[in-house]
Amino acid sequence: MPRAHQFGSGDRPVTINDIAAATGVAASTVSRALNNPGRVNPATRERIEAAARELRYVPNSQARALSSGRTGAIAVLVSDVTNPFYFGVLRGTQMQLKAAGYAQLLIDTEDSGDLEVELLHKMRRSLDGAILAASRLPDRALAALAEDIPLVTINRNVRGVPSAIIDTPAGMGQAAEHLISLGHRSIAYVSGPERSWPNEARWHAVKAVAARHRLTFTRVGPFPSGRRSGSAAADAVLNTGATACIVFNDLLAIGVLQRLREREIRVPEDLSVVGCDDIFGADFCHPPLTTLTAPIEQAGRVAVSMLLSRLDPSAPAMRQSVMLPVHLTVRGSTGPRLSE
Amino acid sequence: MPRAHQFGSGDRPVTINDIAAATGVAASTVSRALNNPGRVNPATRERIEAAARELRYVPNSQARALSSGRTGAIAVLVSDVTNPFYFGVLRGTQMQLKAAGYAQLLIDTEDSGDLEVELLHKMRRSLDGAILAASRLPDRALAALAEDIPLVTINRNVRGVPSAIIDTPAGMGQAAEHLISLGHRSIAYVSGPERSWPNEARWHAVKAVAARHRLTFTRVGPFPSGRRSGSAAADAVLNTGATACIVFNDLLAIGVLQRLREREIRVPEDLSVVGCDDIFGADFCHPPLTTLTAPIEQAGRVAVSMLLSRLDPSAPAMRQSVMLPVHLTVRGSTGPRLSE
DNA sequence: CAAACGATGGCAAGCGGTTGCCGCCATGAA
DNA sequence: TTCATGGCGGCAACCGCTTGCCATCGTTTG
Repeated sequence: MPRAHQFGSGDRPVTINDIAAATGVAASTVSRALNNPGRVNPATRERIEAAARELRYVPNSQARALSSGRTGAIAVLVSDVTNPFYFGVLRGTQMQLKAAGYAQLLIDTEDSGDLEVELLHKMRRSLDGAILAASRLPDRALAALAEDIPLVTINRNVRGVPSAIIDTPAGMGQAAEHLISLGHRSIAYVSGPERSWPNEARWHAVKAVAARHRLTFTRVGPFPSGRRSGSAAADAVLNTGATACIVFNDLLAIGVLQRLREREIRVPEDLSVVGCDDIFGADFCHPPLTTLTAPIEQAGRVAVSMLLSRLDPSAPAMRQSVMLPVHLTVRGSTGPRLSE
Repeated sequence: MPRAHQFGSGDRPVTINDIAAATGVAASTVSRALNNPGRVNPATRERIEAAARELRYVPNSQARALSSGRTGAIAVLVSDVTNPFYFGVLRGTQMQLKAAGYAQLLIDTEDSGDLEVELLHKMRRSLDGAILAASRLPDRALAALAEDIPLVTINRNVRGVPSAIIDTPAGMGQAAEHLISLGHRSIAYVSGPERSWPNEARWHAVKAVAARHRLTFTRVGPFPSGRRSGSAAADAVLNTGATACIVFNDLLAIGVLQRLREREIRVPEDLSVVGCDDIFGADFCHPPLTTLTAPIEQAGRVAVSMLLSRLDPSAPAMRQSVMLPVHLTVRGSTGPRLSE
């Protein structure tokens, strides 16, 4: 049978049978020696392992997956690969997955819940699990999906689905206090994408702080994620007459900053801007962005650990959800209220 | 018979045999109908396809891979997921791969050639091919690897290995001319990582331009990729007394910019800075970076097309290597020579 | 001392598809 | 009318590995 590609110098790859032949045991024993060491005699195991090393045996993951059901692959779904927020997530997942011997499948859902379900459904047999870094799915759909395939979400809280959540909402308190202490009374919240769960959570938190201070914050938006939306967002904020704004995330905030420069609005003199996440770029944009620093990479790592421990039946029970704290990083984009 | 359309209802996944049973044909016919449509009677195929749709059949890629040798997965190797340069690459590969029905495996090689070989070797049976976005491998090792598994490189030219190359070296001419026309005579090249092929290519190009103008450019470095190396790089440049510098890539250049601010060196008044690639951030750092804009995403797309056409034996022969042009984008980080 | 047992290893049946090969049947050519 | 031919479908052998079940054998236990 012609194979798609012939590897190496024509010698077909070493299989478990080659090892069996070389050591004079049955293939099943080789399999067990390699995967279930306790099950075979240490001496035999030794011989088998030596032979495997000698022959440079590399297990065929497809074959293994076919018979065992475990594929050794985890999908990581992001809504947009070019959003720097995900770099950190990917780095975190990458590290943990590699350490555990899993392969990472990167999937860009293009901000579409439908695509998310479709792809996940199509690939569910070739995945051991998935990490949803920004699901746009409604709670019910997400819960249903979780029945089908082990899932861990990042920044998304759904009953029954384990999650790693960056507690930006709690940080919103700090951000708002910071602005209020600088004298701002009229503050706008710049809303992110409509179906974004964190966006709603952040707005709720902001509203709560406002109420505590007997202030009313204005909400503008929603705006799609991405720097380009910043122009519209900036204009909208200016229309509200606010002297400060908290922006859904840094990407959008950076876009806002750019637009403000264009319109020659001074930051922070005329308008203070606070972002969320502290992504790549937040520290070197102009002015540097005051933002809620999120442990993004850690979120990725934690999500993977949770997922893997779910996959391993022998692992101890795991917490359903992990909260990761954020902190306010004050930079140049916020300052005392001056104008108005 | 209507089946449950919900996922995870406990019903085991539909196989080719279910379809065969449903339509009264043999499994082999189903297989052919689905993969090799010309081989079966149109009417039969119709029935089979209808049944497949009806039953929501999803092929099991492991099983397919096991018998056919094709896995439907392509690995994309980057040297550091958090380097924004790769965002673009990943976006490009992602799009093309998804369109072609391939899965994308993301691999971070952590700048290590050894890890690169090891991982690739380990996964070669579960891959149809790989795209090396920044191989740190010596030419020979790369060529050897290419014998083993279909490869396409990005920004790396090795005999016998197809590649998508961003012609930054050609752009170096533009960059240097730009600086020279601004009056700069003493220009430094800030070198990137030692084993980086593009780094060498860029330096060669810069040197050539310098020679053409009877100037001598200084080279400082090497510096590892990453913003943090920018401090050392900036200091090194200042030591040379140059009035302008061309930096291996934007990431490093942004680091340089930051350091210069720290040291209160004005850009571009005291030192002009040119970067390479035009990554995320180059336009909003301070001052905005003059840089060689590279078609990064396109490079990813092209690389995938080349790889896929290599995998498809029926595809027309393909060019060995594609050059992608860059252009100089002048922003605020370069200006006339003033000081010294 | 016999029965029960635990440790080991082999057998063989899949896992879900793919594909070489064969057979059947309806055509068209001789 | 006969035979070569091509279209179409089925059979069955894998692909490489996992795992339930059974056989064997040296021990431990009542």
